[in-house]
Amino acid sequence: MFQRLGYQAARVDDIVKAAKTSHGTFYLYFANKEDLFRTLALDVSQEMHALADTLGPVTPDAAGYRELRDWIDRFTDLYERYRAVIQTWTEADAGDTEMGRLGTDLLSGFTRNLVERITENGCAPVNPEIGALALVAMIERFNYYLSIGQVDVDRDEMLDTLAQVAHQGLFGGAARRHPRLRTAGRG
Amino acid sequence: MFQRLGYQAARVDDIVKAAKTSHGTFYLYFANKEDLFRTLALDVSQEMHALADTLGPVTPDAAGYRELRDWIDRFTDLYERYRAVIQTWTEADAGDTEMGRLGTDLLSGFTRNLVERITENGCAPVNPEIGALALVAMIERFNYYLSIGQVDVDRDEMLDTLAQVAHQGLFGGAARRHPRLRTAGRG
Amino acid sequence: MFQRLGYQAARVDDIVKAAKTSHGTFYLYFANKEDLFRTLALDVSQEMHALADTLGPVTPDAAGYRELRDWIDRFTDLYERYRAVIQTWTEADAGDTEMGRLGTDLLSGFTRNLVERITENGCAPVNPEIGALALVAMIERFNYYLSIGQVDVDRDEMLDTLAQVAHQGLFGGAARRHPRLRTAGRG
Amino acid sequence: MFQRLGYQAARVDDIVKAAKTSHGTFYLYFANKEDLFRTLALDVSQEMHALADTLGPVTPDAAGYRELRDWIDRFTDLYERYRAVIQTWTEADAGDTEMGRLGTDLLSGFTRNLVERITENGCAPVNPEIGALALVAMIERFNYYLSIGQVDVDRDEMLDTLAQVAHQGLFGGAARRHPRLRTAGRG
DNA sequence: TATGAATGAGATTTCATTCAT
DNA sequence: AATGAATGAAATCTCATTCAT
Repeated sequence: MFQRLGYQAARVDDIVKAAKTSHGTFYLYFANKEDLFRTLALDVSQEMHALADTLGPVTPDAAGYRELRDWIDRFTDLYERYRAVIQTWTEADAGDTEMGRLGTDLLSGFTRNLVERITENGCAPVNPEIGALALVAMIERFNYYLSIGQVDVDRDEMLDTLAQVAHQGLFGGAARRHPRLRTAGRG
Repeated sequence: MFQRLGYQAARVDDIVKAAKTSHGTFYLYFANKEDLFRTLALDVSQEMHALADTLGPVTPDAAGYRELRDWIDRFTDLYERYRAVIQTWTEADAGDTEMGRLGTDLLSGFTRNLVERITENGCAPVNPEIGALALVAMIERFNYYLSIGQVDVDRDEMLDTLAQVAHQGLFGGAARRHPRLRTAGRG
Repeated sequence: MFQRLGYQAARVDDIVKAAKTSHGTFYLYFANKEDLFRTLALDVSQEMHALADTLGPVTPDAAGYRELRDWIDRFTDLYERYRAVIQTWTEADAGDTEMGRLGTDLLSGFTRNLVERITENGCAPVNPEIGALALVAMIERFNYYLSIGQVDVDRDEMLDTLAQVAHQGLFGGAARRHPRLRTAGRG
Repeated sequence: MFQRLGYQAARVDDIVKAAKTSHGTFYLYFANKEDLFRTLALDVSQEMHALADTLGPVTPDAAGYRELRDWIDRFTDLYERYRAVIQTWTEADAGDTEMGRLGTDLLSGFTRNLVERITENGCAPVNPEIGALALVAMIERFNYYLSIGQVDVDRDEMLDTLAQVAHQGLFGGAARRHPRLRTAGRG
C-alpha cells in the first residue's frame, strides 16, 4: 500500500483491507500508521546496514571491479525486495525526525564503509567521502528509475555498466575496461 | 510549503497563510492543491528541459571535463532553487499518472541529450543509455543528500569530485586527472 | 437560471454570466440574491393577482364553462411565461417568511375570487373554499407537470379537459358536456 | 430536516445533530447528502407506487365515489407522513436527472392506473390521460397547500369535497351528489 | 455606473483512532 | 485476541458579498 499509494495517501483502511484484518486488530499490533512504517523501515534498515558491511576491498584491478559489481548486484536485489519502504522513506521523512535519523544513519554507514574500502588502496577521487556518497546516490537512484519503469534493461548489462562507471569513476586511468560478466543463476 | 512539509502534509491553509491570501483567492487561481503543484512542476520542468539542452560535447579531454563540471554546476543551482518541487515530485508521483509522465519525459530528455554528447566521441561506457541515466541519477540524488544536510561540503570540491567521477566513469583511462577548478563569481 | 437550477443551486455567478454583467453590477441593482428573486416574484405576483380578477361569473351553463376555459387558458399563458419564478417559489419559500406570505396572499386572492364567482349561482360543491382551492391546485400543478415534460398534449384538448373536469367538478349534474372548443389565434 | 428547511438549506450538520450522531457516521452510511435523499425518496416512491395500485374501479355510482374518497384518504395519510420527501422532490429535481426520473415514473404509474380505473366504465372525460393527471395534480397540490397551512379544514369535509369534485369532474351528470361520509376511527 | 479580484464564513468530506462487544 | 461501527478534529472546497479601481 505504501508503495502503491505513498505513505500519506495510503489509508489505514487500505492497509487493513489488503491485510484482510480490521482496524481494531491493526491498532492491537501497531500504535499508529507511523509505527507500522517505522517497524517496516527498521527491518529494512538493518538489512541495508548488513549489506553495507558485505562490501570487501575495492581495488583498482579486476578483483575490485568484481567486488563492486557483486555489491551493486546485491543492492539491486535488496532494493527490489524492499522498494516499497525505501521509496516511501523520502516522503515519510519530510518533517519527521526519527525517520530522518534512521535514513541519515543508514546513508552514513554506507558511505563510511565505501570510503574505507576505496581508500585502503591509496587511490581515490578528489574527495573520497563525496565520491562514495555520489556512488551510493547513483546506485540508489538508478534503482529507483528502474523501479518506476524509466528504463527496461538487461540485468547483466546494467550491472556491467554501473560497475564500470563506478569503478572507473573512482580509479580513473588505473581502472581498465573489464570483460562483461554474467551473474550466475538469475531468472 | 511543499518543500518544508512535503506535498501531502502541506495544507492549503499553510499555503494561503504563507502567501498572505485567502482560501477563496487560492481556489480562484487553482482548481485544487494538485493544480498548484502541477503549475509549479510545469515551470520547473521547462527550466530543466532548457538546462538539459545547455550541455555541449563531452569529450575525453580537459574540455569535456570542464563542460561536464559547468553543467553539474548549473544543475546544482537549479536544484537549489527548485528543490521543493523536484523533491516533491517523487512523492506526488505515487499513483498520479500526469505528474509521473512529466517526470519521465524530463528524465528521458536529460538522458537522450547526455547520450548524444558522450557518444559523439566514439568512446562510451558499456551501455551509453544506462551510463547516462546513471550519471543523472548520481547528480540528482547527490543534490538531494546535500539538501537534507547529509553532507556539508565546499561547493568547488563537490563539483570537482562529481565531475571527476562522472568524466572518468564515462571515459575511463582516456580521461586523465584534472587540476581542481574554482568556480568564478558565486553569490 | 432559477428555473434551470433552482433557487438555491443558482449561483450569483451563473446569473451574472447569463446576464453578461459582473458581480459588482448585480449588487448595484439588487441587495442580494433573495432581493432579485423577490423583485421577479413581486412582478409575477401582481400579474397573477390581475389574472385572478379577470375571472367572470362561472355559471353551470355553457357560458360558465367558456368563462372557466378562457381563464385556464390565460393562466396557462401566464404560467408558461413565468414558470421560472412560479416553480422556484415553493423552494424559495422554505424557511423564508416574506416570500411565503407573498405566495399565501396570492393563493388566497385566487381562491376568494373563485369562491365568489361560483357561489353567485347558488350551486357549489360541499365546501366552496375547498373546492376552489382544489381547482387552483389542479390547474397550477397540471401546468407544472406540463412544464417538466410529464405530458405532451394538444393545447385545446388540454383546455377542454381541464375546463370540463373543473366545471363538472364544481357543478356536477347541472353542468352538461360541452362541445370541444378551439382557442383562436394560437401558434 | 429536509421538511423543515428544504433540501438545499438542510445542512449535513443539521441532519447529524438531529440524528444525534456524527459527520463520520453519516458518511459511513451515505455517500453524501444526495445519497441520503435518494434513499428516502426510493422508499417513499415504493410506498407511493403501492398506493397507486390500491385504487379499485371508479364507477359513476356511489361505489365509485366511495372508492375515490378512500383512495384520496389514503393518499392524504401518505402525504402527511412523507411530505418532507415529496415536497423536496420538486426542488431536488431541478438539474438532477435520476431524481427526476424517479418522480416521472411515479407520476406515470399513478396516471396509468387512474386511467384504467375510470375508463373501464366507458364514461370518461374528453381525454382520460389528461383528466387522470389533472386529478393527481389536484390531490397532490391540495395536500401541499394543506401542509403549508394555506387552509385549515376538517378532514372529512376535505375528503368529501375533493372526492366530489374528482368524481363529478370525471363522470359529470352521471355522478350524483352523495351524502357526506365520515371516516371511521382516525388517529 | 460598472467592474471583477479578493474575501472568509461556512459548507462538505475524510480518515486516523477508539472502544464496547 | 479480534472486531468494526462510531467518532470528531481537521482537511478541502464553495460562493454570496464587498470594495478599490
